Amino acid sequence: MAGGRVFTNGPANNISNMNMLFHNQQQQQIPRANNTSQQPLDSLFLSSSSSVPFFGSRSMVSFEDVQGGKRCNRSFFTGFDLDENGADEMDEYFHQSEKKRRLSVDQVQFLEKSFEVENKLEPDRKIKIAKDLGLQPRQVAIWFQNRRARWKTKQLEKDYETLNDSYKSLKTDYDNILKEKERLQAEVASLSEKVVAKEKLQEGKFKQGESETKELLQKPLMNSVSDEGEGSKLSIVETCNKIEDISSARSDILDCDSPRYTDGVLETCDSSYVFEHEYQSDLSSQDEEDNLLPPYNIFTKLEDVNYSDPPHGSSSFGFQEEDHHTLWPWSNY
DNA sequence: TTGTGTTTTATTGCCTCC
DNA sequence: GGAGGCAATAAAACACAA
Repeated sequence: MAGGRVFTNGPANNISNMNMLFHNQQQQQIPRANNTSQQPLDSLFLSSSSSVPFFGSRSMVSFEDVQGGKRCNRSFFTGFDLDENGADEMDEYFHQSEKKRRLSVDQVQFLEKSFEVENKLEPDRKIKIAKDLGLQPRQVAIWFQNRRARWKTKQLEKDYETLNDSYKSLKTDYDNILKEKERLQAEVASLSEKVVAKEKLQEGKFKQGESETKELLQKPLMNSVSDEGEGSKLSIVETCNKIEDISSARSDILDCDSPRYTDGVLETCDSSYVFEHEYQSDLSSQDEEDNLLPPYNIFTKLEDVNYSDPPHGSSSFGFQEEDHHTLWPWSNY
């Protein structure tokens, strides 16, 4: 059919046309496999003797749109004025129409194409389609309504599939990120353990260094200043700085603030006198032994010292290698 | 042939819009 | 308040396996 006019019947707006309409529609039914409903037209009217009362059953077709029936009476039969003359004739329709009749394949194809164009029905379009297919406008409206419902169901299924796919994709990404996070956390934990172990090792060496520092402080510091020039001068100064750092960080070494030199006198708090005394004493003894220079101010102002950048990668704070080993033997790691 | 599940046609009640 | 849409539902038509 493909959009052509199927039925010669016009709008079934009267009873005589309805006979023709049903007849033609029944002829248009394309039989399916095992289509038990495909019966001769006469059979549709053989049930007139049926005991099933018409008025107690639902109507199959509504003509309200054609006849201007109100919405509250959308059923087919409520739009008719059943007088005595038409009672017998109507009785045949009533029993015939108790059976639902499926639309023909051609009719459905036509409706499908119309639906593709526009899934909503304007009144004029509805009437035109109904005319073209020989159906009641109400039937067309119902078909479009059911078709929209099916379309909506399929659309929901599609949306569900789309969302489900999106969810799966996101979940995969999330799982991957979670694994990466766990891997990084394990890596951080491993590195943290290494850092802690290293710090413990450093702390052990630091304590060892404290005792050696004490020894160092009690030794004459100036035994080679005059012989080794600027490099040694720098090393000594930095050694003093280190001692100061140690003193600050570990006040238990001398149990006082960092010693400082004022007007040529090494000052500490409580132990300053002892320290100075011992220092002076050691220097004196050292002088006696090595005949070295007068006491050297180990806290010489830093601006008086010619600093040099520490060697690359060195942890000796700019010490010369030999000085480093001499003054900080524990820091060789 | 029959039981059962699915699809299609149609009704009903409610809601929204004008 | 009427017209039309929609969700829920009924019921006939249909498909199919046993």
